[in-house]
Formats: sequence, C-alpha cells, structure tokens
Amino acid sequence: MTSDNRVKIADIAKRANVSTGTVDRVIHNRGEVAQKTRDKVLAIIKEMDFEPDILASTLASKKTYRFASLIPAATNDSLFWHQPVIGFEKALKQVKHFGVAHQAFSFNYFDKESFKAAWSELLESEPDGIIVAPSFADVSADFIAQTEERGIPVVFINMNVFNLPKLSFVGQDPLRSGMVAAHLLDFGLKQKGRILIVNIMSEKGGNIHLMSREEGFRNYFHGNGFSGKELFTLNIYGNDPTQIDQMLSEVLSPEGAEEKVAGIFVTNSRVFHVADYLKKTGEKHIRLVGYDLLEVNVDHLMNHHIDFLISQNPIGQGFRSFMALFDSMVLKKNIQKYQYLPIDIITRENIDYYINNLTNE
Amino acid sequence: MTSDNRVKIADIAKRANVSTGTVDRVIHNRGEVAQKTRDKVLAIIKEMDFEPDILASTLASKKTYRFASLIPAATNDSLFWHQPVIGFEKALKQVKHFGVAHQAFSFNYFDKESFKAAWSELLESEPDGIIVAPSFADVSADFIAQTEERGIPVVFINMNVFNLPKLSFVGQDPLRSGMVAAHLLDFGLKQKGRILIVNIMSEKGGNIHLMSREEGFRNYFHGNGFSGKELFTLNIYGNDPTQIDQMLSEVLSPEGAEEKVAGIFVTNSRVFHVADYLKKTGEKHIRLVGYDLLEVNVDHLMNHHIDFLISQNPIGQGFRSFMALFDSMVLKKNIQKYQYLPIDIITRENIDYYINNLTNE
DNA sequence: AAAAATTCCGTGTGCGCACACGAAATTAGA
DNA sequence: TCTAATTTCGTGTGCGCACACGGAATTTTT
Repeated sequence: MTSDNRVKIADIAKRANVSTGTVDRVIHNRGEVAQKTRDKVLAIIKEMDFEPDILASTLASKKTYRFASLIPAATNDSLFWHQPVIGFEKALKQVKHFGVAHQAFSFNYFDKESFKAAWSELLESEPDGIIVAPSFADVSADFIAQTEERGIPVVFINMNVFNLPKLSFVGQDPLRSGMVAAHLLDFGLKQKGRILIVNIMSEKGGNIHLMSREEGFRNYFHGNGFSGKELFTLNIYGNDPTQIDQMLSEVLSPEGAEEKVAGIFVTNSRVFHVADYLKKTGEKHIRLVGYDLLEVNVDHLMNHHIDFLISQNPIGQGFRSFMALFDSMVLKKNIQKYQYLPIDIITRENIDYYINNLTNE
Repeated sequence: MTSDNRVKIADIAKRANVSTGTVDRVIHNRGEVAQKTRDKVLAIIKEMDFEPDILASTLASKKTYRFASLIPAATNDSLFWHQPVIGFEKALKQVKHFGVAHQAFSFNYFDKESFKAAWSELLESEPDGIIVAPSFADVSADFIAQTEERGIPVVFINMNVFNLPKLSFVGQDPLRSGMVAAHLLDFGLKQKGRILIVNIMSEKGGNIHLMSREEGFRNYFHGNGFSGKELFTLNIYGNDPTQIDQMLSEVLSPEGAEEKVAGIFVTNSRVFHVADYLKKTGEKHIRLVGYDLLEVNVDHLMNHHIDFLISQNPIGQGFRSFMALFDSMVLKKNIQKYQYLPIDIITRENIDYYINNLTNE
C-alpha cells in the first residue's frame, strides 16, 4: 500500500553536502554553481540514479506549454481532416494536468495563400510547440526557417517534407501503402487482367502523396515479376461527378476498352466517386480498393461496392503528433524522428474496430 | 506561459464558508460532515465544476496501487504470451509516477494445476487490481468469487468468460476474426474450391477460442449465400510435426483428396506447421491464412508460404488491460466493459508497422 | 442544568520540487 | 590590507491536495 524509496533531491543534497537549492540549479543548468560542486552533484545524481518526480515538478513550476496545430479545415474535399482533431483532443485530455494547452489553426486545403496566412497567425500566437500538415512545401520552408530560429519544435503530420528540419514526422509511408493496395488486388484477381489506377486530384498541386502511392502500387507488380497484369493510369482533375463519370465510362465501357478492366485502385479517399459510378452502371465484377473511412466510403464498403479500404488512422496520427510534442517537451524524452503508422486494411468484417477506435485513448 | 484559473479546493471552501478540511471530507466521502453542509458543498462543487488536480492529489496521498498480472508463460507452445508483457511494461512506464507498481505471475498454458497455484500465489500478494488470462474457466470462477468478495477489480485479457463479473475484457472478437479470414480466402480464390479449416490444439481443452474462430469462418460463407466453396475441418491434437505432416498429407495429397484444396485457414498461431508442410511438399497454389506474428510465421509470410496473418495486437492487449485498471482505479474513470481490439490484417508489405509497433507507447 | 458522549469541523503539516531572495564566500580593485 | 564587485550558495515559501489531531458545537445522559 505505501512503499517507496525513490531518491529525491534532498537525498542528493545531503549526500553532496550542499543545499537542495544548489542541486536544483545543476539539474536545470541554471548556472551560479562552482564547477567543482557541479561535477560532484552530477556524479551523485548519476550514482544514485536520481529521476525527478514529474508530478511534484510540474506542480511546483506553474509552467504552461502551449501547442498549436495547423491542418486543413475539414470540408467536402477533405473530410479526412476532421479526424486528427479528435486525436489532438484525446491526447490533450490525457496530459492537460501537466499544464498543456492547445490552439487549433486551419486553412483551405487548396489555397496556398490561406495556408500562408494561417501560418503567420499561428506564429503570432507564440506557441511552444507546433503540429503542421505541410501542404505547400515552399511556404512551409519559409516558416520552418523561423521556427528553427526561435527554437520552436515542429511535428509534421500526415505529409512529410524530407529536406526540412523537424522534431518528428507522423504519418504513413505512401509507397508502402500503394504496395499493400497492389497486393490486395493482385491476390483477388485471376492471373490476367487490366488494372486501372485512378488519381482524382486538385488542379492546384499538392498531390505528391498520390504519386507516391501510384509508384508503390506499380513497384509491387514490377518487383514480383510479370504477373500478367497490365496497369494503366487515369488522372482526373477536379471533383465534378459528371465529369468523373464520363471519364470513367470512356475507359471502362465495353466499347472503349480493349480488354476488360478487372480491378481499380483509387489513390485517395475520393474512391467513393468510382464506387458511385460502378454502382450506377451495375458493374459487379470490378474489384475496387481505395483510401480512408469516410462515411460515403464506408457505405460502399458495406454494400460490396468497395472491396478494401486502406485506413491512415487519422485519429492516431493526431494523437501521436500531439504526444510527440508532449514527450519531447514535457517529459524530455527522445522522440523517434519518423513515426510510420500502420497501414490498416479494412473490410466489412473488421471495420467496426477501426471506426472511432480508442486505440490511443 | 503562465495562465490558469482552475478552481481548487480552497475556492470551494471559501464559497461554502467551511474549511478546506471539510471540503476534503465530502469529496472523499469520509463522513464526519453534517448532511446540510455536505449538500451545500456538493452543490458548490458541481456549480463551480471542480475537478481535483490529480498531480497534487497523488503527490499528497502517498497511496500506492499494486497491479498483478496472471498470464501463460511464453513457451514454444505459446510464444504469443511474450508480447502482452511488453504492453504491461509500456503502460507501467507511462503511469508509474502515479504510484503504480506491477507484479507478474505466470502459469503453464496446459496445466490447470499450475494455473490454480499461480492464482493462489497472486491472491496472497494482496494486489489492488488484477489482469488475468482466464484459460480455465472453472478455476477462474472460483477465484473470481474471492476477488469479488474482496472488491478487487479484475480485467480479462485475450480470452473472455462471459458469465463472470469483471471490470473489463480486452481482446479480440474471435467470431469476427474468423469472418475476416474467410473474407480474405474468399476474395483470393476462384469461384469454386474446397477450403480446409485446421485446428491445431491441445488435448487438454481450453480451445473455445478456436471453435469461435471456425464458427465465424463458416458463418461468413453461409451469410454470403452459396459461394461455391466447400468447407471441411481437420482437428489435430498435440503439436508433433511428424504427426501433423501425416494428417495434412492424408487430406491434401492427390490420392487422398477428392477435389483439390484451394485454401487453408489455421485457427491459431500454429499456422507455421502447415506452412512448413506446404513448403516441404513444394505446394504453391494453396492459399494460407493464420494468426499471430510469431517469428516463424513472419518468415513464412515473407517467403510467400503464408498469404495473410491476422494479428491480435498482443502488445496492445497488454497495454490496454493495464490502462483499464489505471483509468478505473487511479483516475476514477468509467471503463468500457468490452474493449475489442482491431483485427489487423498483415501482409508482407505492411508488417513492418505492426511488429514492435509503438501504437500505444 | 451540568456532565458526558457524539457529531462535526478548522488548523497545521507535509508530499517533492521550483524559484526568489538574500547571505556567505570568493575574487578583484585600490 | 581593506572595500567593492562577483560568484556561489542556503533558506524560505508555495504549488494543490490528503490526512491527522484536537477543539468547538451539538446531542444525549444523569
């Protein structure tokens, strides 16, 4: 019930013939300590394996950590981004006692200017740590320069910009996730057959992600020798249903096609557009794989119009990003620079356990 | 940097014209308070939305929580059980500041007596909370009666015993996981084909799990109408490789078989035995699905002798079980009684992110 | 109505640490 | 050598809460 013999600051102090104040000064590198005594205290700290009591510590120092996040606003075009916020909130709930606060900023996914403006606003709030989805690499570079100068740690969520300094990246490996999709379709299809890769994207750029997924998808087939599958790509810009339908029918309709398409890989969450089309045309033999557990996608999955969805675990991404800042800044832990989240394969049978999952609650 | 206006006990006290001591007494239901003032204080607490500061609270009350775990020892027959311990340790690391300690007990997976003995030893240590894998339901029932009497909360990990009282169950839904396996094989096989279900189990019982998985597997096919698949079961008792090989060959060899078997579902982690056999006989066209990321299984997965593995996320199970006790006892949170973990589908391409995964670190 | 028994309540101390303040020790200046 | 400037250090207070102790208020007993 009550056992404890953790070594505390007072123990160190006694052992070193100094006061607790002095020990405290060396612990926090606050100077005003003679080199000799500093060394002695340091040695004793190590020898006695002293670890400060975080509870007492944060209780005494009324310090507050203010974290700021900057991610796209959740709209019809980017429903995905509603989820990471939930992850932020879960994490916050778990660590708020330690004096952590959170302020959220957002921007228009397709508007570089709004991204820039939000970044500025965020910096003006002078946060102690930042989580950002660096949609526009060039703009991000400018601002990261500033955070570097001010010594504010930054975590990248969902998308990475490799050449920029960062505390950590939290997200998925797009190449690998493309390979997973490829494996699934390969597994489900007969030996031969054409496979269509569909990129539904914005004209305004910021689609590096999709390219990597396609690359991974193609790599899978190349890596596994000739498997009798023929791959071809359809790029669709914008998300006008009518236009999408038309472009799909050109490629899929009997007249247009050479050999019949057996499977389709949509490189992002817009997969529901393709499912809509297949449903509408009564096509039932084309295997379909896409991304993310949007409600529309889940509906199609349950109704057999989508075979597999790959989840990016957006809640987990939010949670992990937040905790990365917390672990690093509050607990002074060392953080893994690349935190690749699992590439979850979702079917009708296991989806219950991935929706609103509490994995990281 | 320093902003805070959380309401504290002193605020309540002042507002109620009583001392902090009195407020403290009502908060902890420690009696010795007139009903009238008790009501008043309670009202004010609610009105001001007071939440005690957990940090200060645990700091002041030198209370210690001792959690005990009881799971099978990790042996060749149950390698799986090495993982939950890692989850326990991760959880402990995260919450040890709150005065949480952990003592591990283990037993022989196949030996009911050792289970009984370990239970007794555990109870003698008078823990404040318990995590147990209730391998033998009848024995567990006896001991659960005792924990109930003493008011010690118990969490069941990995396997559930439905009619026993518990704080929470943490594990997977075996029925559903069987369905997932079925979906995968169904997806990967031509229209027709025989599918073999293999249960490799101990003679000594404790295999309810496997039965449920088989049931789920069969339900999938029944639920989806006649899909042209014929299912049949092979039960193997014991884990002698020679015997396993022989029994498999009887069922799979050209002479023995009526129609060729197209896919095999092994209902637990012993799937490597079947993979060994397939590898040995050079069979490459039989699809194979099984459970758990044991090293031997992972090897077969990487070498294409196993198509999919279903992971039970054992580390996560350990972590969640531990946190269930913590959340309930220390944080006084309400706990979900059934915590079903995701049924993770593992392929060569995504396995990296499930092995030693830090999802819950 | 006074004494005894109960019920109810306020005060004080300490948990382990952070940090301000000022004093002591040391060094520099004259 | 004595004072002034620096460097180095010890002490005290408080963070928000838990809990022991003893005293005040109330009720019961005689």
